[in-house]
Amino acid sequence: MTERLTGVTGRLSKQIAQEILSGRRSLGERLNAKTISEEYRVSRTPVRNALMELEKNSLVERIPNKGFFVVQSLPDCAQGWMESRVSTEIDDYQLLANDWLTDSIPSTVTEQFVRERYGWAKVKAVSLLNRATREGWAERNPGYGWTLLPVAKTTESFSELYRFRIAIEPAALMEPTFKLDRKVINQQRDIQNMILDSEMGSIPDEAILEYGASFHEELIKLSGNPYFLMALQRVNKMRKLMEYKAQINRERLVVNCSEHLEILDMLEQGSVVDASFKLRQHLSKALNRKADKTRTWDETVEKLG
Amino acid sequence: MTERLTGVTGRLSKQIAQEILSGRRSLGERLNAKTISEEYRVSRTPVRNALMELEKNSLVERIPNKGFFVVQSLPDCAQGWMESRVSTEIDDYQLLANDWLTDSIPSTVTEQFVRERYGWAKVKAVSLLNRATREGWAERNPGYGWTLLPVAKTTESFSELYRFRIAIEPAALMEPTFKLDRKVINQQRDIQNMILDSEMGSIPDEAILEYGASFHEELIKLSGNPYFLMALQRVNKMRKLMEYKAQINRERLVVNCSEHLEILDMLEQGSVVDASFKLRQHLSKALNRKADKTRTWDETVEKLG
DNA sequence: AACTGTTTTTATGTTTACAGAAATGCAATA
DNA sequence: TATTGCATTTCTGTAAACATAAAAACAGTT
Repeated sequence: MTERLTGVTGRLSKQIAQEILSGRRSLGERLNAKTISEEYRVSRTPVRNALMELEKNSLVERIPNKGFFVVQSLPDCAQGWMESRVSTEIDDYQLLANDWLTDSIPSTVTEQFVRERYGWAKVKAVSLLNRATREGWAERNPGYGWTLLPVAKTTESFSELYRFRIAIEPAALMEPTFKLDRKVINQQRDIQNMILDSEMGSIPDEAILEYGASFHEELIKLSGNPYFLMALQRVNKMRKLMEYKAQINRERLVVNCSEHLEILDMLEQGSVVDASFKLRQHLSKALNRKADKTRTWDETVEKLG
Repeated sequence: MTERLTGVTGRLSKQIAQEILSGRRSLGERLNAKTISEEYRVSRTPVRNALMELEKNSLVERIPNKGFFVVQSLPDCAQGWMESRVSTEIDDYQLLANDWLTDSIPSTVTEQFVRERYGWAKVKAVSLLNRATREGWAERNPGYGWTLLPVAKTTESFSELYRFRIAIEPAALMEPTFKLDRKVINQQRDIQNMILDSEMGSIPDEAILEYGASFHEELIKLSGNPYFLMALQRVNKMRKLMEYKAQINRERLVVNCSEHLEILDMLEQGSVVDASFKLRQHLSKALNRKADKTRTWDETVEKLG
């Protein structure tokens, strides 16, 4: 199979496939190339290539001079094909991050070292180390080499991160530039309800994490202050790194979503102060559960290392 | 003159020169290569090269098999030479940042565009755009090109940044992991007193900004929570960008330093809560002066554009 | 023993060329 | 007229080779 795993085309084919499989694109629906290209802020070329790729896998069909359409009935293998595709694609960044989190590489590395270890080209090594720097767990040494920071792997780190969130998230809601956007509120409410209504375990762990992160990011966006958002996005990236292998507590999930819904209600009723307070409580709870959670995480690390 | 402006050697020669000219290294003092190399976390090679460079400019002298020493009397031209050197060295990053702040380049640029405009090699263009991304004012587009964010140039941006600082800095002092370090307190007190004692205008604007930033960063370090520090460092980078051309209010400087000293005293006496409150007040004042300040800044931009 | 001076090794920055991907323009079609 | 399909242009990723810089090892000096 000639799959493109990197670049815009590869990402698009994966995303569109997910949209189809999750039902966000209905069966038989027309797929307008220009619309999609604008949605993803790219040109039509990679969109068309992605669709042609999906055609090979019988997710879409093509009618000459009319364009692409979602197939009338999904092939049986589709879901499995998608999953295998996602799971095999542990990308290079995760490779490096995992090795660091499991102490498989030393805390100071040279560009050369990672190139040899992973067989990466020069530019690739540099750009991945740069990404790690952007996301806060690496930094360049004055001369040669890079230092990998213990920030995302210690037990304390988890609670430190949550304490930081407690400082910024409730404060963001109290910003003078705060502006309620009912569309955002409703959208988030729908998501939370969807999670509550779903079968236990039907939503993959990664998606749960993603929904959680986006809930908090959308909320902080309402503050109208980009610095709060940027700070949260950054720590969320580190959080994803930390929680990558951690198990999600499915029982907590119900309480979690309910609290999210409560906060949304308060905001909609204009009780911003209450919402801010509730948000603080909500985050504090997660912090207090930390002890158990990080123990599990430590065991996970132990197991892997 | 064969000057190295980039790389470790170049940075070192500049920094050591400043240390000598500012009196932090006394006349005739011995310059131990190994000690210096450890101080700057590099090997002896660039240190020796930097010192050999300074020898050419008569700031240090070399005695065979005994090493380098600060000269007994500084040459008259030294101060001027240093200044000219600093001012001519507007580095490439500043070039790009300035052009963006003065609207000399569009908000979406391609790598190619900046390469041609500044005559940069491919790698250089990429790494500078990456740096801009790290520092929060640029981001990669999904396909080709980069988007430059208006975050560091609007009038609102200034107050948004300060409101963010008000949210995190006082909170950091209240962290349970907060730990007083008298060495840091004393060091900062010395710096603030030094500024107060100095002749009006004897310290360059950039140094003033730098001292201010380091005061707040050292304080937030005491919290023991790296996430607070990382967030502050990041916004400080953007602040430096914004205030790069802004005039420093020399009269405010005295009040500013006094407030810094007050906060240090409170901390030393163990009144962390008071210090936290005072810090909030201190930042709020700066925020309220914003109106005047940003007007000046707007005029500056106008003038340059 | 600790430092300087020198040599050797290793790592990184820079340039170039080329292949491949994305953007763009244009003709054909519904 | 908006959209598709295709050709063309533009931009970017990758690899290799080389020059240069930093680190490390070693010999000589105080």
